[in-house]
Amino acid sequence: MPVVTIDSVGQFAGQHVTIQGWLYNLREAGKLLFPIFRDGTGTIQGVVSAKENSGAFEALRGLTQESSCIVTGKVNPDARAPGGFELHVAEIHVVQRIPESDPYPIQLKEHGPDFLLENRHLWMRTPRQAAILRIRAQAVHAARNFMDSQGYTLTDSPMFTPAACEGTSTLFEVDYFDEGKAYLTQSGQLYIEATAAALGKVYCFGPVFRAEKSKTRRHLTEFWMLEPEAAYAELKDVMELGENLVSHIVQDVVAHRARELEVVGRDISKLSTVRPPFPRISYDEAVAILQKAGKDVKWGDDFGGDEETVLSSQYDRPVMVHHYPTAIKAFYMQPDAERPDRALCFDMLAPEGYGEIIGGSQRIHEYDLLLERIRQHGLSEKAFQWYLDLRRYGSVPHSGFGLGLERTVAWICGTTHIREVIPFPRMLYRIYP
RNA sequence: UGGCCCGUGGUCCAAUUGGUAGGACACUGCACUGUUAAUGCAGACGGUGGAGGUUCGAAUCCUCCCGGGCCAGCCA
Repeated sequence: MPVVTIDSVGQFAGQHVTIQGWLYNLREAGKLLFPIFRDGTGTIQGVVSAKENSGAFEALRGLTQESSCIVTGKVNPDARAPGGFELHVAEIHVVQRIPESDPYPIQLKEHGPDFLLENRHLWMRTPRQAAILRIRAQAVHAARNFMDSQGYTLTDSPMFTPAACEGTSTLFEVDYFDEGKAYLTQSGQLYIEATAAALGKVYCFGPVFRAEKSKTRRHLTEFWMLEPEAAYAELKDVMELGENLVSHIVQDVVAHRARELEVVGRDISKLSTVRPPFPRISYDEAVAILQKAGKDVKWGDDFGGDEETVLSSQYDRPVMVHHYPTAIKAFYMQPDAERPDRALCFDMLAPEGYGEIIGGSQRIHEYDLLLERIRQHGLSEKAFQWYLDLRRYGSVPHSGFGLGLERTVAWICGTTHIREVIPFPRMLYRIYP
């Protein structure tokens, strides 16, 4: 008897198969039972008749939700069954029966966010959550495939770092033996600038940590970031890379996870338009658009979530805003040669109010200017000595960006909060489970 | 960190603006051969986040604490 996954039962119509999974729900209708089994790949309705199979009927009757079981039966096409196929149960082996005295806590009804997050380890079994995690995995797969196909080499950056890349107030501090304090990385960028000078085109992908006291639907204290960096690349090159990367991720998910997108209720028509070229507007143009929309924004202000939503809602695909004022951007960004008060940088804003999914720039490649900026920002020259070395030995113009995975996946899925798109979210007031 | 809002059985919500805290789901039993978060009937269970205060009387009003949500700042 072949052991099959539920997402593939269609290939076994008319045959007997075995499914290893859990009881998702059980409906009784007299001498008929309608169990719904899930195995992580999907759900399938079974049917058992007391008249035809009293053994299986008795074994299944009263079985509790989420009890684990191994089921054997015949796959029949049936329009009355959700999913189109139904399993005529021949035999059921209960692996673990959940006692009625301590039932599975997650109901098929509605729950509040606090309860669900407290039970995240169980919540993820529900079809919607499982679908989201599969979409996340597909997005990661697509992103890595794309970077590899463009000649970028994965070079992992360290999680422990001796200093910040943008001040220490938002860093998690840890004791590091006799070396004193170390910090959890908030970006791999500085390190991949080194590997880019070694290998040309590189990227890193992993978790980063921000001790920001943010508690909004767009923030986690631990999230995953994909960061490409390329030697000899200028701003326009990485903007083009960014739009190609994002459209590839979206179209790959649409192509391979259509079923999961349907489970989460995402309108695919809003994703199919996400193809290059993405609109590009300068910071100056953005300010003009916002002022025209009645926003109280002056040149030199950074944009808040509200402003980002106004800008992004004008387009059916992500928009790239470039050339922000140097003063409101990070110390390592290269100023525009013709207008030094503008930085060679860009942000990519996702549609529908999902906010910034990419932030990137051309990096300062001149030693003297970088040293000046490090001093201006009160950063440790000693800690950044190795970073300055990159400008002493064969420095070249180079550029890169960081893509926030959870914001991107939340936008693709259309979830209201990014906590749903990571298996175990870490937030300001939540570290359990 | 600031602003606003919310804490009522295991879960999701009511309680006519201070007057006996109730329903649904979940759980148990019975019925039902096509259920789609099944339905119907019956049963059992058990709660006002915590500490003070006002009052004849507090889920309701006040203070503090704890927990949570949304927004802002900051960022991806």
